[in-house]
Amino acid sequence: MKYSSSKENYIKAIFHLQRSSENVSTNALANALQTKPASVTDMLKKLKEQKILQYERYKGVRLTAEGKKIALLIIRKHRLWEYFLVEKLQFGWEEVHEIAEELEHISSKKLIDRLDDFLGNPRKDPHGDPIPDANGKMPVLQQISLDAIELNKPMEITGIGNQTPELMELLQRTNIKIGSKLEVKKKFSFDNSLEIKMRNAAPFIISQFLAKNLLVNDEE
Amino acid sequence: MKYSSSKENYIKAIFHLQRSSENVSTNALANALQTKPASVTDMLKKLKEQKILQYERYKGVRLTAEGKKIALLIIRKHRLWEYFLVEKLQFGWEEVHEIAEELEHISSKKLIDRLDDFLGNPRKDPHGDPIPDANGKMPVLQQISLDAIELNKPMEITGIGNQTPELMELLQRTNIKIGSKLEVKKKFSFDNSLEIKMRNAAPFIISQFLAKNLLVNDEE
DNA sequence: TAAAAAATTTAGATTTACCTAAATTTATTT
DNA sequence: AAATAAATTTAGGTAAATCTAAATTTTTTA
Ligand SMILES: [Mn+2]
Ligand SMILES: [Mn+2]
Ligand SMILES: [Mn+2]
Ligand SMILES: [Mn+2]
Repeated sequence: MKYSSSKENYIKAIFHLQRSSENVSTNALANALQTKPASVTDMLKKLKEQKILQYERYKGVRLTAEGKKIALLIIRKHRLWEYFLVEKLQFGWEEVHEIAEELEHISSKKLIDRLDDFLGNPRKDPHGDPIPDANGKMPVLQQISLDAIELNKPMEITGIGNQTPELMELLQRTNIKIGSKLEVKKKFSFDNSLEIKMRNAAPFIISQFLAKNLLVNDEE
Repeated sequence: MKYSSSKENYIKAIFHLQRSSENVSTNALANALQTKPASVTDMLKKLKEQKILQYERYKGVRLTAEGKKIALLIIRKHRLWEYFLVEKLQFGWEEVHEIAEELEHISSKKLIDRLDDFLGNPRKDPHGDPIPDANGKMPVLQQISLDAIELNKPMEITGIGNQTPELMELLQRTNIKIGSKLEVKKKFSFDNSLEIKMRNAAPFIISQFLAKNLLVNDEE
């Protein structure tokens, strides 16, 4: 089966949203897809027909097993293309998402499997997110929010939560990147801000909100 | 400006067709695009509105300068992606066209220019066709049909005319490839067939029709 | 628990890219 | 130059993916 780009975008958005909420609401989807709730309702009815999701009106949606399988393939394509753009074409990690948003809809399965091999079967994309394998299995990386770790323990940034341009902007300013090594030196109880120290740089303070959006590896 | 995949396919098809005929006919386009003449007429009216082509009803079409510029960019993308698939992902040159037919519609200009550099700015695609540069200039390769060359002069196959699966099949059987070195030993006036000799192989005979579809370099 | 507010769906349109069948125009034959 | 054939366009639809405005259902609040 082959699905339109529009349908694939819906399937992927539902997949991501259903990890943080039981059933995914019409409004949440409309917001994620930059569209109107009425349009979402229309599409949900079509996707239900195709058994890609379970949907009862006014009750929100969940993907079926089939739906999840499709979502994981799209995510695989998205992340492999992002990796290609950064590693082979020298793009900055903040500019690849939009292009991958188009490339993820190229249909050839053989293409993506060959690309995977060409790239050396990477396990994480440039944002630190795990890349599903050819069977749709996604490695579970034990990532933990920087906000929750012990003091003075060396850590590596392996991912970021909310991937908005606003966060990107702040990361550039503070020079924090995927792969940066750092440790938390102190937590200030006044506003829960954290003092962090990166290798070869003076210590500085970041907000709790930012810390919650920085993921570090637990072991490894 | 950004055009739909469908419009881009029309523009590219007109570009190719208008090299062999003054004005491109509705039927020729319908045939090339595997669609119906009535659909072509509809689309031509829209593309005329957008000043991409000159069209008067019952008289056929030609691209405007703007239309040609768009066509050359699409052809550039198509051929660079084909080169990538063959050279980096180990695809066979007969299986890349279909995938490139999708990849050519990815919109990022920066992506294609980076890809061009990554590939080492190739001048020909895997079928021997020239690749337009970032400004849309397409090198004119002096290619001449094998049917028209002198006897006993060493030549290299640099391109093929009609790129159908049928021709591909015959080429595989005869083991003729882009880059093959050969010379024409004799022409038979009975059916205009040619005896050719490839390096390290016994001479064999090919039809005039096949010879007309094999392009060789004139000088170089 | 009855209003009010929020979320969601339905109704009715629009745009794009197609289609078939019928009408029209152009080209080719007698 | 008619008549016939071929090419092309027009008329009238359809399906996908959107939208706005109005109706309905669910949730929250007073
Ligand atoms: Mn991304
Ligand atoms: Mn997308
Ligand atoms: Mn091609
Ligand atoms: Mn195409």
